[in-house]
Amino acid sequence: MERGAATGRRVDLELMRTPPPKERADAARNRVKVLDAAAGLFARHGVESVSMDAVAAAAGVGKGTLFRRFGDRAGLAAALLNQRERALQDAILSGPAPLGPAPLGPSEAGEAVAPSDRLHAFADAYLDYALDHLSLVRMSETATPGARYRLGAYGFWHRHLVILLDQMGDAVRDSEASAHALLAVLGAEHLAAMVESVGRDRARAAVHTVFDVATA
Amino acid sequence: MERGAATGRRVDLELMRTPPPKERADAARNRVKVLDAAAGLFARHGVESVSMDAVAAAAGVGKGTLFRRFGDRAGLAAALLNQRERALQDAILSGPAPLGPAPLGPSEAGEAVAPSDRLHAFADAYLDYALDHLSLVRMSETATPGARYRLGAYGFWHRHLVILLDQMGDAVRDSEASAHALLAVLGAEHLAAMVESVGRDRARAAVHTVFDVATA
DNA sequence: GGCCGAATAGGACTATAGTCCGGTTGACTC
DNA sequence: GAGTCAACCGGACTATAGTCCTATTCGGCC
Repeated sequence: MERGAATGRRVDLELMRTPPPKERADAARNRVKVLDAAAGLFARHGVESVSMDAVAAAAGVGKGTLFRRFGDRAGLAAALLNQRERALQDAILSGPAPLGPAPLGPSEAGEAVAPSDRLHAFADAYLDYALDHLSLVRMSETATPGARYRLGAYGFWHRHLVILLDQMGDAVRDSEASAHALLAVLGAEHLAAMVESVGRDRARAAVHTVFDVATA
Repeated sequence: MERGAATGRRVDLELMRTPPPKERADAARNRVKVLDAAAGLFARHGVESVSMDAVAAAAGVGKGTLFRRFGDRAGLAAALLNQRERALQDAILSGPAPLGPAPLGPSEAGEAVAPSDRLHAFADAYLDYALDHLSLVRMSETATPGARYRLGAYGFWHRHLVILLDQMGDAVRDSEASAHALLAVLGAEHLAAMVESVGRDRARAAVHTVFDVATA
């Protein structure tokens, strides 16, 4: 049942990613030029000190083009992260356990994976993703107040956690609210501060400690 | 020992609040004008749709004056919150249990208060404070990336939590990192999203669930 | 009560995110 | 291969946070 719901959702995300059907040749060319230029500038000067003007200039396009296609700073960051983020989502939906669901052999139910194990696997995988691209994730989440919670990806992580928490039975009272609380600890802004304060390893451990709430 | 450390810190905060010694009469007059004007505009039009220009104009001062005194948007918000925030800090340092320390009767140790009770009392009191002024707290935390973690107040809350977690013995591995994680759930940005999504009561309950980590 | 150094006031100035609209170009049809 | 129309392009334009420099004002002191 839960898997069905999750798969349905994946189709939704799929549709959201490919708006209508076509893209004009010049638009595609410019999209690539912009993404390449942005990646280069970000790598060379650091994400936060590159202005949108600079990206447009380096890509050889006008500001109108840049903003029309990506919406705003956060959208540009999201586009750059798209590939990695999607890989993580695919691994969750259909990859091997414990991050993904139990393997679906031809026989009905394979080995069951404890939801709490999947919870911790998610925390680990998400931290790998976020810490590797912290500046970009931060840019995508903090460009505008509340941006993080309007991101399509946030909805995905949230639903995944809700499903896992619901599978844990009565240990978790309010899975919806609890999922939000768990995601708070994975916010880029917070991760950045925590890493700066105590380093990656201790930050990671602290995240797992919070994710134990549900297990208790 | 811990109380001694906490008291010493309070003195630090005290000193930070009263920079050198004096304030010129015109400066004091203008500070009041600005705070009044800002409070009025914020109440009438909502915090996020009031520009700093508008505040300066309504207060009848120049932009230079406004920014010189308060630094930036976040500083203005912090100044408006100062009174409430300080009341909460005082209650934590010297108020009645369980939010404050155990009452210090003339006889040595009064009734001991369990650290976990103080932890939950803090969560409640902080939520009362933050939810009552959510827009302002949010403005003080999100004006600039990472602003929240540079705020003096953040350091205060963090130290308070570290002290309580340390008092809980071996249940908590890394009190410093754990305190950061707990505070993540109290971030204004996150609280706003959570309240919008599930309402105040469920948000409050979820915070307490996370604060149980330490108790487990 | 007038003088002098220092802090303050104020508004012109810069930098940057994001909007708008007239002109251009691409894709599809006949 | 020319015509048509929507989508796209680009840069001028707006709004806003924050900076800077000069004239003013304060307040202690003679």
